[in-house]
Amino acid sequence: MSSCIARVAFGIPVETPFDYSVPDSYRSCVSPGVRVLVSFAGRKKVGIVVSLAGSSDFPELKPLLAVLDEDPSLPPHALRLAEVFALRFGCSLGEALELFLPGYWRLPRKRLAPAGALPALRIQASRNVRGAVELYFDDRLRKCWPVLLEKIGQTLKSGQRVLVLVPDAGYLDDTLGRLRGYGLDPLVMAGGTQKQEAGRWDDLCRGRRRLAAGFISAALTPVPDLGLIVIVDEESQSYKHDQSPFYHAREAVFLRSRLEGCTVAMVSLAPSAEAWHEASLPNGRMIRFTDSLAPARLMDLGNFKMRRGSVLSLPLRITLEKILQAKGRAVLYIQAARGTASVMQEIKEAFIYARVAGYDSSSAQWPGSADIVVATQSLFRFRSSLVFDFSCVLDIDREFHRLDHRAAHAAFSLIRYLRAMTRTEVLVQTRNAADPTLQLAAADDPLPFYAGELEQRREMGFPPFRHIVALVARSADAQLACDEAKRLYDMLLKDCPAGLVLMEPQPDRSAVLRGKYRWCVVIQGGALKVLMGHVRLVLRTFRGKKDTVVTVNVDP
DNA sequence: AGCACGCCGACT
DNA sequence: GTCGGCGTGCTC
Repeated sequence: MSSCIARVAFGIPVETPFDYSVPDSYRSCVSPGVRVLVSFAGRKKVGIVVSLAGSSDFPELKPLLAVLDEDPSLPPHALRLAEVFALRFGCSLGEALELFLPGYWRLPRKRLAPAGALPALRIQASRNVRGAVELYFDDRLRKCWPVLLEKIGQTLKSGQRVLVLVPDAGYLDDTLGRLRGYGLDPLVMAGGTQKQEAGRWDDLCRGRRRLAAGFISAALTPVPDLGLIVIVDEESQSYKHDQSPFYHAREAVFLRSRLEGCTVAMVSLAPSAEAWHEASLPNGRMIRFTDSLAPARLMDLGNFKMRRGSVLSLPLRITLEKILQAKGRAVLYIQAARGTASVMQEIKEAFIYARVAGYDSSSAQWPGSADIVVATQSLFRFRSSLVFDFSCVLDIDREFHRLDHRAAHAAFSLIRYLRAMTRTEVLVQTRNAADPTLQLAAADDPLPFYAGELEQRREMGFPPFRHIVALVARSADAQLACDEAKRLYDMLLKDCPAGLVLMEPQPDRSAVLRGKYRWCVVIQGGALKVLMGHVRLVLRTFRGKKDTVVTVNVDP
């Protein structure tokens, strides 16, 4: 008589699942994807069954304490997907599996199957057919919608399900309005309690609803028979999870398309190089919608004598005078790190009769009555609704001070965003007006930017061609964070497989955050399996000293 | 991750 | 003598 053993994964950074014996009374209801309650390291813990086995290498097994699901919370394809996610995003299988569960079901709550007749849970087995990846490159993000809505409608008509992802609340209403205007009734995967959130997941996963719209986490809803995922504003940073596991909704959706065969439709007015590249592969397609964008004028600050710390060049002053005379509205873009206060002060002194206001991440609402608004990145919350008569990037050069491989795209997209939100002209103040990225961002044809950017990425070994992994050591002690990063670096260097490139420890982009000092070790390589294999091997033996924690971020 | 165990220095 | 910080290893 063979014993029955459940292999259980937990949301902890430990690779291998743990074996538990299955009491006879549970045999009929334990299957992969089912949540179970077990005793783990002397405490009760919720885990997910990943497989069943007849024997175990461990002599003494603890029994499952309870089976929490009458029906598996996760469909079989979620397990396959989690394996791929774990490798792609540098986390354990259990951590990846937890991503597919709403928070409510991560706690030991008993989940009963719906009363009465069970709705047939026809979970489409992985078709293992790479789905199409389409890029809707639309200068103003409006012409593409009729085509997209048509596509969504047809997918639903064919009986398949559709997810629509938006980066933030600013875009949700706009998108919901478009879907409803087309006669669709999307399930809104945002807000409410954890219990309500779980209810929505159920509605979607059990087929009670077929169309849903939500944020980054909605990209991981284990919907059966998924036909289409739409990602609005694909290049938005909001699609990158801001804590471990650092998954990216766009990349997650690429993997889903490969495993589940669903189509991915990305919508953007300044696509990421990653999206562009994916759309140019054999299964990809680019659909271009040209629209009128305000012209951008590069203005070389080197040609003007300006007071130290001043942002107001003569051409800017003259243009603002004109805009104010015509009762127009202007926005002045500034890097958040610089702060709006000193800039506002200078503008107020220069234009004493104008209503000058600031807008940044701490502002409650947009200063609608102001003539001139000094604003940070946060202004793009309103990119689908606000229009200015004139806008100016006060200091674009700061966008390039970032060391990462996305700096050029950041500057390029910033200018294109403002061009889409402006009526007359975008003025770009720079000390490097000859910079090719700026020239291309100001040009009418955006295509050459992508050709050049991808060429550079390929040469430098950056994504999407090769992966990079950032290992960040953080500690309350500055010296310790640095020392630990160095120690990690030395360990990675030892027995480093050929083809991997290791970079010396450097302070992380956000060097100090919430009282923690951060040092970063970057490792670059071609095949993700080789790269992650080495990283995992080293991390298995590396222990951060004291309160030092190391996190893995693939393609940060 | 979270926790117990065991080592060493500090202090009633 | 024992209290507590910190490194180490384990969890089925």
